[in-house]
This record gives sequence, structure tokens and C-alpha cells, in this order.
Amino acid sequence: MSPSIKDVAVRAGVSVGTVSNVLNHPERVTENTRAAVLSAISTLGFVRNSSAAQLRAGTSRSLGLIVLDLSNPFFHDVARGVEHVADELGYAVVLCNSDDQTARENRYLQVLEEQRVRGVLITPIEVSSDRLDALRRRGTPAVLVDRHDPRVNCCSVAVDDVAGGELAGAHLVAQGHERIVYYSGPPNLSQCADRLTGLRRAVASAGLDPDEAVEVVEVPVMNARSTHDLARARFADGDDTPGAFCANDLMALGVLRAALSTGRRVPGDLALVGYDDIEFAADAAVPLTSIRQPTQQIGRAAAQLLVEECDNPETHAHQQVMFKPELVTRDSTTPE
Amino acid sequence: MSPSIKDVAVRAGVSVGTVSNVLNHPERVTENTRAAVLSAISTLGFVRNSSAAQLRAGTSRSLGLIVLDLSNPFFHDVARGVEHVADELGYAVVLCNSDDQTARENRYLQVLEEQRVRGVLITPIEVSSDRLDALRRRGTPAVLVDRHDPRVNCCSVAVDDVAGGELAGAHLVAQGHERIVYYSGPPNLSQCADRLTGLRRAVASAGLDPDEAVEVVEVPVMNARSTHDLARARFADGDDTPGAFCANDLMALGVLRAALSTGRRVPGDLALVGYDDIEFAADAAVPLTSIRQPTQQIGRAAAQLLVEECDNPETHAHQQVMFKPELVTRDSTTPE
DNA sequence: ACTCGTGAATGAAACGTTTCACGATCTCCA
DNA sequence: TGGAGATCGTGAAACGTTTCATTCACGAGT
Repeated sequence: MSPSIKDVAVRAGVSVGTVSNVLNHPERVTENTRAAVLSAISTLGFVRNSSAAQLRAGTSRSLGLIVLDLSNPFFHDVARGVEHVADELGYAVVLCNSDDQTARENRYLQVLEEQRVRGVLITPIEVSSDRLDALRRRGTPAVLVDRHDPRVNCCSVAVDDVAGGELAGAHLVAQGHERIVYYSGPPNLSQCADRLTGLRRAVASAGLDPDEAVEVVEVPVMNARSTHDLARARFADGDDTPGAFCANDLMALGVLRAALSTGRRVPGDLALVGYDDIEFAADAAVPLTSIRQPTQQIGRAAAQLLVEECDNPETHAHQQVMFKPELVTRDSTTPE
Repeated sequence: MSPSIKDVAVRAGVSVGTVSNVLNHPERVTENTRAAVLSAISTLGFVRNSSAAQLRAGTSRSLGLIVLDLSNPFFHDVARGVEHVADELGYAVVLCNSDDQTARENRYLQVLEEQRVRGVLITPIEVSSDRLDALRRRGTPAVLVDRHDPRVNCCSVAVDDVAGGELAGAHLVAQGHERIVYYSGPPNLSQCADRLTGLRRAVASAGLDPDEAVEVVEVPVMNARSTHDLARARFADGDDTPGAFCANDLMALGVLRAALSTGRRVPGDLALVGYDDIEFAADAAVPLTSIRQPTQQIGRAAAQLLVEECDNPETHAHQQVMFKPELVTRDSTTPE
């Protein structure tokens, strides 16, 4: 078995309390004894048992973060933001990937609660989850990431998707395109629906009729291949709509490839706007105009809200933070 | 404070030992008492305190996984493989991202050891790390991922990079290209060096002189943009080498864009091979021929080795597993 | 010489589990 | 009827920390 604080105490000729003080309150201990204890620690190779420490202390300094999909750069950046703030404030982050499976999400919530994390950051699969409600009822604060709670029962941090759609729409209209295809994901995803709302709003405020100017194409799986296949079929059928807006960049890359391989010039024949501004957007065959979300900031803000709630449970007031997205213009809409 | 096993015991009218049995050995307990205990648990909203459990049990059922860079799809897939196996064997995985910083790597090693994880899977920044040696000396098994230990002191799982380079080289030569540019990363990375070795070997065994047929271009940062800039400059200078092999797919995408934008046809004027077969390779402007590594399998194998060592510490013999990469042929080398 | 105050170290209690040797109760059969 | 098993449940000990009231040692001030 690995040596305990007791072994260290014996070796250094002091009591266990003193060893603990060296570890946690070095200033309470004399230079000499501290040195003796530290040397005992290193010769024995002592490593503190955090289970015991946390059991006694009753509370941990760690946060749980449950994201939908770590392979999505969006969530990866969010996580980075969270870790950064947590680091600064002396919290550890337990990173969990629910992979869009309710079973996994629930399991992780259970594990995090058993570990007595101070709080949880989560992009839930369903906005209202019994498991999550129970957690919060028992006193573990939670913050929603990239989602809003319809009943405003906890803090949340998200991005204004309507505004994002509006940015894209306004940009396309400003380039003179009066007909736009919107490649959407499943319409029950609020992100997809909101972006469409924004797009239609932009079109309307340019004096066009949204019902005529905007055509919605629902793509079942929001990836490049699936979108490519759909778009290619449309192009083969003679689709010559001059503008396209995609619910994410991967989809836009699919449309781009379909367009180029059917002899269309981008942006000459087709102006294309994506969403998310993923790293590769700038490096695509035609660099992609996209809507950038402040991903790291989302993570940072969420972590700050959570820690604030953990530290001041009584005075805390729930907040719904909403960031604004930003248009990044590249070759896919603006001729060089 | 949240209710403890004691509160549950009182509520259900049984002893704490019985509650513990319901939790851990349900078969030792009568149908009736089990029901009573479970109902007490749910009305009180009891959640087991894993610190206490682990403290008493002395050992945990969790593994640590430290990767270099979670934003790299390669490591993401490895992690997926690890989680899958761990799940099956009833282990939890603590996922850590060292982000290529020694300080972070050391901090995580410390945390994992304090948590008394059963074992650690790691892609270390330096192959020989004092911190890691110490960990293993104190009895926590470790397995190297995507690295080999020169002193064969622990298990490791990696991919044969020489073979990968050879595959790429043989393929390009078979297509009739007798001059090849190798876009390499920093040559002190064994991955880059090994792939070059393989490439030269393939060229040589086709009867060509490697020194003449292979030109090495060192790209300082292994991403798309940096490679694009370098390649574009070369193309502008009139480079007309018919074959190119890149140390990873992002670099290949950079070369691809540079080639297309300077009017070259791919594969007509330039045949291009990448490495890693990242998800986007198939969806690039010209779908990319690439060398696929069995990423998930790496993770699975590593996890299996680790668990094996954890379960049979005495009989265990260290193994160095080496996977073979695979050529995936797409349009960037084969005319349609 | 005596007390007081201060700073350092002590040691026992407590945290919430799991474990295990030990009772209690019941069943079955001689 | 009695005793041997088998089956359930009990309760105290133990895990390795942290905390905190207490003790100790040592100078300074009267």
C-alpha cells in the first residue's frame, strides 16, 4: 500500500496534524519541521489520498462539464474556455462526453453527483431533464451551455441564433442575391429554426417576400457527405439559386464540393455562407464566409457564472447570457 | 448536507450494513428489505458519496487517459476506443488534455495519482518522464499510446510509421510518379522521420535513387495554412514535381488548395497523399488519398493491455503492440 | 520568581462508506 | 424435540485525511 500521512509523520518525528498542516497551511509550521516533513514525504514517495481529503473536507473544488460531442470543434473550444477560467479560480474540471446519448448523460450526472462536484456545466440533450432537476434540487448548481432554460431556473449561456441567421441573410442580400436556399438540419433543433427565422427576417427587411425568396432544404444528418449528396442532386436538376446558407460549416463544405464538381463557380454562380467558422473554413477549396460564435467566451462566461453561484449560493441571481455572433467574410461570397 | 447511508438506514428501519449491501450486493438481501431501502433512498434523494466508498475500498475502478491534444481527431478517436473498452470492463475513464504542456501533464499525473486511479494511459510529451516513472514505481501501471518506450519498461501501442510512409511511396511510384515532394513537420518528431524513412525505402525498392527522387520540405507548423503558403510559393517558382506526400491531412489540404489555386489539376498535374485519413479527407475539394491509422483500435488495445496489467500485476508481461496503417485511395491520386 | 502571551505542535474526533465476524431466525430432518 | 445448516441482518472497526481544542515551550514584562 502506498504510504499514508501517518507514515510520513513517524518518519519525520512529528504528529499527523503537523504533516497535514505542512500540506495545507504551510505558514502555520516552522521552517525546520516543514523541511523535515517535506524530506520524509519525498523519500517515502507519499502522495495525498484525495478521497480521504475530500471526505473529511466535505466539499470538493471541481466542476463537471458535460458536452454533447467532443469531436465537434465548437464544444472543444467551449471546454477550453471553461478550463481556463476554472484554472484561474482554482477549480478542476471533470470533462464528460455524452455523445448525444441520454443514457450516457444520466450516467455522468450520477457519477458527478457521487463525486460531490461543486457544480455542473452542461449542454443537455433535452432542455428539461429530471436527472438534472434532481441534481439542482439537492443543491448542486448547474449552468446550461449553448441552451436556454425556458423556465428560468438556472443560469445559461448561449448565442443569438436569430441574429446569426439575420447576419447571413443580410450579407447575401447585400451582395444582390434575391433567392437563397437554406440547408437546415432537423427543424426541431432550436438552432436550426432560429437561424431560419433570422434569415427570413433579413430578407423581409430588404423588402422581399420570405416565402418566395427563401427555400428550405432539410438535411437529415448535418454533415458534409449527406449535404453534398442532396445538393448535388439539386444542382443536377438545374438548381441555379444564387445564394446558399448552411446551418453549419461542414454542410457548407458539402455544398461547396457539389457546386464545384458540377462546374459552378463560387462565388460567381453561387454565394455560400456557413455557420460556426470552424478552423477549416478558412482553408477550404474556396475559403468560406461563415458566422463565428464566440466559443471560448461561452465557456468562460459559463464557468464564471457557475463559480459565482457556488461561492454565493444565497445572493446569487440566475442570469441568461446571450452572446452575439459575428459575420466573417471570405471568398465564398465576395469576388476577389 | 445531503443524506447519508445512515439516514437511509434509519428511515428504512435497518442497519447501515444492510443499506450498503443493497447498494453493492443486492443478492444478499431479502426482496422486502431491499424494497424498503430503495424506497427510503428515493424519498430521501440519497446519492452515494464516492469519496467515502473509495477510501474504504482502497481502490477505484477508474483509469486516467492523458492525451496531447483533444482537438486532434486522432486523439479523439483514440479516446473513444479507450472509453468503449473501459465501459465494457466496468471502468470509468478520466479524460485529461495535456495540450502539449509539460506543466499540465505533470499536474494531471499528480491529480490522477491522488485519486488513486487503477492505471494510466498516456501519450507523453517526452517519452521518458520522471513523474511517470515515479508513478509506475509506486505501483500504478501505465501504457504508452502512440509512442514506444525505448527501455521496454511498460506496455505501449503505436502504429508503424515506416510502413505508412512506404505505403504512400509505393502507391505514388505505382502511379508512375518518379519525383516526390515530402512535406514534413519538424524532423525530430519520430512520426515525421519514420514516414520519410518509409517513403525513401519504397522509392528505393522501385529502383530509384531516394536522394534524387525524394525532396523534403520542412513545414514549421503542421497545419493547413502554413503548408499552403509554403506550397504556393513553390508552385509560383515553377515547381512541377508530379507527386506529393504530406505528414498529415491538414497539410495535404493546404497543398491541395495551393495547387488548385495556381491552376494545377489534381491528380492530373499533381498526385497527392495525406496521412491520418481524417473525417474531412473524403469531403475535400478533391477527395484525398490518405494513410489511415486504426485509431479506435489503438485506444481499445491500450485499454485492454492496461486492464490486463491492473488485474494480473504479477503474471503480466509488457507488450509493445504495433499496428499497421492502411492506404485509402481516393481521387487525389487516381484519375476517375 | 511569577504570570501572561504567543506561536508551534499535538492528538482525538469526525467525515460516509465497506467489510466481516457475529447473532438471530427459520427450515429441515433425525 | 433438538440440533444442524442456511439465510439475513447487525454493528463496530477501519480507511486516510482535516480540524480544532488543547498542551507545550519559551520570552517578555512585572
